[in-house]
Amino acid sequence: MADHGAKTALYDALADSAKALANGRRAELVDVLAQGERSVEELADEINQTVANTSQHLQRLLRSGLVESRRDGTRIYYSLSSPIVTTLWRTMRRAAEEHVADLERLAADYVGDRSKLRTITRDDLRARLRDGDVVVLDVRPEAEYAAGHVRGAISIPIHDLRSRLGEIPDGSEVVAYCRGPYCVFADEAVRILTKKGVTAVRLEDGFPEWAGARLPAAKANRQRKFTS
Amino acid sequence: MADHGAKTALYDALADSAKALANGRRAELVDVLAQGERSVEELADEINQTVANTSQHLQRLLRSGLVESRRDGTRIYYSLSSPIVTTLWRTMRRAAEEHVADLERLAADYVGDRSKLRTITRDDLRARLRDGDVVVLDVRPEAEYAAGHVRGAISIPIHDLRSRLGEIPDGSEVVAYCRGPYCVFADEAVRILTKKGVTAVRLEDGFPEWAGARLPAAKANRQRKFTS
DNA sequence: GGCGTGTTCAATAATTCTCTTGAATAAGAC
DNA sequence: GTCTTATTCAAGAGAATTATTGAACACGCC
Repeated sequence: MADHGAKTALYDALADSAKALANGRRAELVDVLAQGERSVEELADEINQTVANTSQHLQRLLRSGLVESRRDGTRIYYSLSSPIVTTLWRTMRRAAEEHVADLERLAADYVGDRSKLRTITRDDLRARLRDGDVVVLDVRPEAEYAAGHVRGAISIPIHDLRSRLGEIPDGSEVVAYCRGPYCVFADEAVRILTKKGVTAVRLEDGFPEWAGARLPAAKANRQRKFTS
Repeated sequence: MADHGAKTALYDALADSAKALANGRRAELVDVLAQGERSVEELADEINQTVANTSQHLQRLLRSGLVESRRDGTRIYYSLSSPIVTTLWRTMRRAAEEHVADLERLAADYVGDRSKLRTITRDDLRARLRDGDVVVLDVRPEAEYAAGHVRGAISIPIHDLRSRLGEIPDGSEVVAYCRGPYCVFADEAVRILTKKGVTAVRLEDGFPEWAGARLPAAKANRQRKFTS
């Protein structure tokens, strides 16, 4: 093959989007950004890194084209540049789950023991939503609920759940969800609710997966401060 | 978060499958392995690298769990360990196509000018197969055809095409395919056939994509006879 | 046993990646 | 204009990655 410099360059470029995700911290960033746009500082906080380091990772993602940024006053907000990025991240995760040795143990180390928690699949939830016999509970921060949520879900961020238990209709069965399979908010919610005598299960994955499967979702307008 | 060592470890592990693909040479390897298993030497040849270097890349892939190996006498054959790996590679490629600046130019540098070549989508081909008014031509090496091909396709490796033109029924319209969008065998086939006065188009992607979409495929060693 | 072939291993240098530190920049508030 | 805040830049140390080289190993064959 005469042009194998061109072939090398092409495959190097194809590998670039993998390189962008080939780092645990950047994977965390993409995972958070799958919930909606965030400022650098918020992201740094989510991934427990310095702002400078987070900024550098974000710029790497930016160069790869997987994320976009916009300025609003003094803040810069990053977001995923297309649904393909969510798909890519989800596919990567599935591949890791299937093939990376020890992933199960690592996941258990992080999310704790889930053996006592009942879970329900997206399809099951969809069916139950049609029957209308279930309360869907979004326990992510309010801004993430506003950016997109399961249609019909109510929003009670996990940190407010104990004090807002009254908002959950008596005698109802609750399905809680959060960011995704490696997010522990919904686990915590199920534990709290169960302790209070409310029947509760967790959706096995989170909102991005729901939206990615084109299941019914809704969007509320995020309140934003405008300066003149 | 108390356990953010566990979180770090988990996301590092999730990023591992991306790391495995985060190299142009390994991307080439996966691309070839998507056609079926290969020995180290064959792979080294396909990607224009030394055997030692190829072996190292393969062992990296092996450690990541994305490929498997088996020994047959003095040779060791590598193969993708599950269909998810093909999906992952395809998704990565789509993400790169959408987001990596310059990818179009790099692709054009490698595959040459395709503007004169007519292409046809998987769905179109499927419809035409049902109507039965088309000859599907697999121009990959015979071993790859044997490992799996579009159901009903005939096999003429690209290097034999000129001398085996007679096997193509007179007056038929040909759809040629090969390994995937970045493989140039089918392009070459269409050019050869067109020059000989045979109407020919290329399938826009290759066999792994066809199989991945669960379209009719066959695995037999024997190719079907073309009947009316 | 020795020989040939296919593959892996081990050591190395060049390069790239990652995180840290502290300074620089950009926008808004005063 | 100065001050404050959010973000980026620049430089550097330590680690990981990559291609190269030559030796070592495993298997089949005589």
